Amino acid sequence: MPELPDVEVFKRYVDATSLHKKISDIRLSSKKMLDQISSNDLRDALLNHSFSDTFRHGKYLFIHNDDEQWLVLHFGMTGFVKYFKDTQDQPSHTRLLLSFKNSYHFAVHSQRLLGKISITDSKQEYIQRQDLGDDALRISLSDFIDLLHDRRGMVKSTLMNQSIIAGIGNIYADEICFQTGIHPKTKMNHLEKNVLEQLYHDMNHIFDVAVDAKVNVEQFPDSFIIPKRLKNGICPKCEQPLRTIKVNNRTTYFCPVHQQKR
DNA sequence: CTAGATGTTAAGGT
DNA sequence: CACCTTAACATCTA
Repeated sequence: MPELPDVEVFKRYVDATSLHKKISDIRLSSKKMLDQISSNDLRDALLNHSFSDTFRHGKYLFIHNDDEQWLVLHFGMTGFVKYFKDTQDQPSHTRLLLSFKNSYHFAVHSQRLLGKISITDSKQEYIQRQDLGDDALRISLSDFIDLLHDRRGMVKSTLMNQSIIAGIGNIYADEICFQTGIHPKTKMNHLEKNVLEQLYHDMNHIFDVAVDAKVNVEQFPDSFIIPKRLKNGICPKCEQPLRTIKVNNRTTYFCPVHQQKR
């Protein structure tokens, strides 16, 4: 789930549900996800505070505690947040549970414990420490081209490298390569400048569409490959069977007709 | 039972 | 060096 569009949807969800409510209880059921902080640090930063603001960078969500600190959430492959009232609606693998004074709760779920929970005084410093590149939805066209044009790695691997550009994961890397018509194993430095420009515009468009659809795959346009990322998937452009290969150890879907190697 | 799943990252290679 | 690729991580499911 959580690539840039998913985390952006989480951000808007937190904005709509969980701001300006005093936190009256905090339960942490696994310390494994804590990053560089103790459970006391976490409690001190949250208890009797309330969320006042949010910020997303790549796949990371920062939530301001109305003081000097930010709660940092990273979701790994299976994480999400949920705001709810009845205990029966609590997600099965809740790792952090906050209770608000209004008797609603806020859960951070993570089935596989891949992901991070942290506290930072400076989100800029945290972003630097994680070695994250510019956010994929905020980078300019010229910076995008400067950063990518002489990379020797494969297009898909490079797009997924969070230290170059932050936010693109396995699923959306496939969509971007598909929309631009690039074989995912093409070397980035083999792309002409106009193709890099196309890549930039396709990336932005795909993320805008995904966020507008609230990442609900059923609402994605028919021209997208993401809903067809299934066994026996068919190319939405030419209805030929999609192929799968491994890139970066990850399953990669592409159309051998529209995405030729160059 | 094995393989694979949206995440990162340490270690090794070029 | 800077850059690139691979294997490993934790847990659950098909």
